[in-house]
Amino acid sequence: MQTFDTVDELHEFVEMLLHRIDQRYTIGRRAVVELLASSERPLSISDIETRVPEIPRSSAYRHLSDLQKAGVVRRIAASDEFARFEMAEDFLHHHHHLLCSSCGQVIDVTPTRAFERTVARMVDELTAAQGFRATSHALDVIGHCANCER
Amino acid sequence: MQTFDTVDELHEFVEMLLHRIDQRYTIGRRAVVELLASSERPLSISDIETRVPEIPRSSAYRHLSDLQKAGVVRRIAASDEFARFEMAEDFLHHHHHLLCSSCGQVIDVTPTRAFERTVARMVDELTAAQGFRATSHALDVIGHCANCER
DNA sequence: GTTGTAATGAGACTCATTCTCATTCTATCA
DNA sequence: TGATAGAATGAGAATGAGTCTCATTACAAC
Ligand SMILES: [Mn+2]
Ligand SMILES: [Mn+2]
Ligand SMILES: [Zn+2]
Ligand SMILES: [Zn+2]
Repeated sequence: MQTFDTVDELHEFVEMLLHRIDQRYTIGRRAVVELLASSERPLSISDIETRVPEIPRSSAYRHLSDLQKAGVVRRIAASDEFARFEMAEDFLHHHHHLLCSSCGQVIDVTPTRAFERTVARMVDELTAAQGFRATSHALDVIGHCANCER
Repeated sequence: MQTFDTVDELHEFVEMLLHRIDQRYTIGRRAVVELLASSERPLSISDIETRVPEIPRSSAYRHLSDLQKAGVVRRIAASDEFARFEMAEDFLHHHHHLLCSSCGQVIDVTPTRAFERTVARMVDELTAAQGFRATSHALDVIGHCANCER
């Protein structure tokens, strides 16, 4: 979490986003948000289960799905079969991912401003010709993390 | 398929890649390769089933998995729950994807040389600090395709 | 406090993908 | 040209991440 001075401001913003879609900011949702906001890497469902075992799996999935609809959370497809979740970009600096194809770990990395300008320009070029309307982009680097790389 | 003058050259190269890992280039594998090589967009298993119904689902999955191990085919996670498959980059120009978050369609797009130079430089910067060894990258643009965009 | 509605928990269910194993190919060599 | 051992295949069972159902619980509004 980077763009909020206090945890209360974070929760206020989350609550507002949930209210927009007529959803309450309940204990369980709050627990998921606090976990994701305090994690420096995207978490899988089993990560979440390990760290907050009192949230049942079915509720965790539902919370994540509701929070995603509200724009609070983002789902990431890693290179293994498990989805990962992180706070949406409104809560974080825009960033990209290193995906380890050995262990599935996802590492956040922040690009330079200059690079993002180039990406934005290219995305416009690439999509214009196709009548495609872009809402976001993702640059994933696939490879092996320091751990898996011997 | 872009980098081969004849279909025979394509098959020769595929056969070599399979032989490297002690695999035979059989009828079923050949059918999958011909389909993917002639498609201008990545295909899902049900796409493949529709176009080559004589290949059983379990064999199609296995062929794709074997071909991926040989470096002939690449698996793509789309924004829906279905994996897509395309020829590996040795068989195609390097390119990126537009992912429609309404219908799941995957559209290939080719970046400029200048853009790829920038990407390559950034990937180096981003990964060096982490001890991460990059093997490839993917730039996905998420949005709505021309069809889904009214 | 009462009450109508939203959220939750437990577990059943779905379905893309993987696995098993009996059968069919096929490369090799006598 | 067979015979044969190992590889590939097909049919269907099994797996398991993710979704759905429904009975119960929490809560906002009055
Ligand atoms: Mn970016
Ligand atoms: Mn690229
Ligand atoms: Zn790793
Ligand atoms: Zn679409």
